[in-house]
Amino acid sequence: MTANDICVAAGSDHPRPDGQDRYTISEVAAFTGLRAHTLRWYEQIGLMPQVERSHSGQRLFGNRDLDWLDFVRRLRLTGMPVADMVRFAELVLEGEATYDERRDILERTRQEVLTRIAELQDTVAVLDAKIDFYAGAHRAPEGA
Amino acid sequence: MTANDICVAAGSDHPRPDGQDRYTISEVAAFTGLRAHTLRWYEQIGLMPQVERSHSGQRLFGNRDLDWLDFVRRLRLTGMPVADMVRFAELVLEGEATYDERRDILERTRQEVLTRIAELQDTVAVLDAKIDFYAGAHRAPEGA
DNA sequence: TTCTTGCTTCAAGTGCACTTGAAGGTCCTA
DNA sequence: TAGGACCTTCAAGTGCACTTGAAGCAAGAA
Repeated sequence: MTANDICVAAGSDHPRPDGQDRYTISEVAAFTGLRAHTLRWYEQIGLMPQVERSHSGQRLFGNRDLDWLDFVRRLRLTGMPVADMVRFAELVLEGEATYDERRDILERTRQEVLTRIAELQDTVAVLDAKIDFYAGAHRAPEGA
Repeated sequence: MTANDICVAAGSDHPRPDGQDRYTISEVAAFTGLRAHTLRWYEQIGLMPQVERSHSGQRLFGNRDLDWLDFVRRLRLTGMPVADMVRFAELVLEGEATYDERRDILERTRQEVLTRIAELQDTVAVLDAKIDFYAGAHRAPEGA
């Protein structure tokens, strides 16, 4: 792992082992559920940096890229705007001098995610109460 | 509570107690953070049913409406499309004959929310790992 | 009486995250 | 030599959830 590497989630499994990990864009599309068009667009806006190319200019994605894409997917699930992810990707490209800023961003994101989880847990409680109400109404249709 | 009532979250606090709960649209806007325009739009699309009116036609929101709006806010947080919320609002208007369908919807939503919470918890774990990496890198900048 | 707040309808605009499509080119395999 | 998968650039379209604005009117307070 080089100093520029983003620390990558352990335990993510890949279609092919390291060393044989050369995927075409359509393989990555199939694996991630994103369209080829979208993958090119990600690269274009700076969200999918430095994908290797074959001698003829075709993209060669590796397991690292798959990991990055998975991370992006997670960030998307947190509701992070694409512009912020692009910013993070830029910091990754700038190297280890940006470790502190990257950590700050991730810590802020972490806090937001925890808040979001708490809200969703509250919502589950609200849903449970309503579900109970609707289920109980069978037995006491006009009851309070 | 009438049979048409949606079961309302307990413990939500209101600006004014039941009985004195007549709010103008701008009061509701201030309280909910939604714009007056948006509240009218909600009503127009069927997401904010049966708001009372004054003799002169002005909307008079009550605590029930505030509770409904809070529920809508929660559903929005779960990512439920507005069209689905409108569907639910329609069922509420149709009365107790739709209790089963309403419960089904909420149970499906509940499942989705639980799935979402689990994903977010995974994401927190991923973020923690990366934060640790960036924090640890201070002490071993070129380390694995 | 004038000002504020509210009402209606209708149309157009915004921001985000893609999606779609077309035009024209290259490379590799069968 | 034909086909398929890839490449580029560029423009326009989509879906969602609002947002903004304008026109024109009514009610109530200062």
